[in-house]
Amino acid sequence: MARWEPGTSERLRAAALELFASNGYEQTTAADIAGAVGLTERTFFRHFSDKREVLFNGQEQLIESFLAGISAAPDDAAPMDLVAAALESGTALFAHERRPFSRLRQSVIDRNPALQERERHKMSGLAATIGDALRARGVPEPAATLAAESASTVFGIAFTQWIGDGETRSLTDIARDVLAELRGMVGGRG
Amino acid sequence: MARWEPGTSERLRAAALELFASNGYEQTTAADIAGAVGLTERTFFRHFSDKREVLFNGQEQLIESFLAGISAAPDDAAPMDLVAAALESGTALFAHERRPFSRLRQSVIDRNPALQERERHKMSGLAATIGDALRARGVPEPAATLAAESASTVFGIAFTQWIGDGETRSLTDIARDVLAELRGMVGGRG
DNA sequence: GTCTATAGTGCGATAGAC
DNA sequence: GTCTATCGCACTATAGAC
Repeated sequence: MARWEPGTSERLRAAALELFASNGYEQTTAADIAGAVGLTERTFFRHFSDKREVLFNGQEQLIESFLAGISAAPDDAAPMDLVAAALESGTALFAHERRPFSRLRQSVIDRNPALQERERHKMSGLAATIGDALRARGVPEPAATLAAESASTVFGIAFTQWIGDGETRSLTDIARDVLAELRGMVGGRG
Repeated sequence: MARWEPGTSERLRAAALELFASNGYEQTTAADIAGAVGLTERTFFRHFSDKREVLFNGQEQLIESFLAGISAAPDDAAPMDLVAAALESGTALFAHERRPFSRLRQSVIDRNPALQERERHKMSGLAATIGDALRARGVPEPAATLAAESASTVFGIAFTQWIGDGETRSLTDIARDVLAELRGMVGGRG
C-alpha cells in the first residue's frame, strides 16, 4: 500500500475544475482544491507553479500532435500545406466524448479574465512552437510566423465552433472548413 | 496651484518603466513605483487595476486608430482590404522618435513571462475589437474573426521587426510588406 | 488610508520507497 | 543510506474590502 495515491496532479485538476465550475474561480482558493483531495496548499503549489496552471497543464500532447503532423508532411510541402497537416493531426485528439469536458472547462475560462489571459498565453506558446518547427524545416521569416499564427487562429476558431451548442461535426472537419475560408478570404479572387 | 501634480498616471508609468528596466519587474514592488513619484502603494492601485497594467495603459488610441482606418474604408471593401486599411491607420501612430521608447518597453516585457501574457491579452483584445467592427460592417463569420486575427498578427510581426536592431523603415512600410507576404503565402500560386 | 485574504516562495522536517 | 512527496511554518507582495 502506497503512502501516497498516484496521479496526484490529475486528481487536483479534476477537483479544481469541479470547484471552479460550482463556486467560481476566484472564490476557490488553492487550499480549497488541495483540501478536496486531502492535501495541503503547499503541495498544490508543488504540482502547479500557479493557481491558473491547474486548468492548463496536460496540453503537451496537443503541441506534440501538431508537431507530428508537420513532421509527417512531405519535404516539398508549402507552408500552408504544413498548416493543414498540423491541424489535421492536432484536431484528431479531440474525440466526440471529450466535448462535454471541453465545454465545462471553457465555460470556467470564459467567466474569468485571468484565465482567458493564460489561455491566450498557451495558444501563443503553441504558435511559437509551430513556428520553430517550420523554421527548422527551412521556412523563412516572416512566412513561418505567419503560418504558425494562422494555424493557431484556425484552431481557436474551430474549437469555439466545436464546443458550440448543437454542433455535431468533428473538430477536424470544422478546422478544414475554417482553413478553407481563410484561404478564400486572403487569396481573394485573383 | 494644484493640490497634486497633474499627469499622475503618466508619471507612474514613466517611473515604472525606469525601475523595471534597471531593477527588473519582479524586484520592483508597486510601493517602489509609487514611492518614486511621492505617492503611496494604495494610490498606485487606484490608477492601475494591477501591477502589470502600468505598462499597458494608454493603448486605447491604438485601438481607435485601427478602427478609424476601418471606418474610412469604402463600403465595398473586402475583408482583406479592411485589414490593410486598419494597419495603415494603426501603424501611423508609431513615429520614428518612438522607437527607443518602444525598444526599452519591449525589452522589459520580453524578460518577464507575466508581462508577455498581458501583452498577448491586449493584442487579443485588439483583435476582438477589430472583429466587432468588421461584423458591424456586415462581414460574416468566420471571415471577420480570421481577418481581425490576421491584422493583429501582421501588426505584431511588423512591430517586432520595427524595433529590431538597425531597422530604419517605418512601421507602416514594414506592415505593408508583411501583409503582402501573408497574401502570397495563403493565396499560393493560383 | 487601514486592514485583511490570498497567492506564491523558501526552508527545514518527516516519512515512506528503493 | 538516497530519493521524493508531503507537511508546516514563516514570510512578502498583490489586490480588494472596508
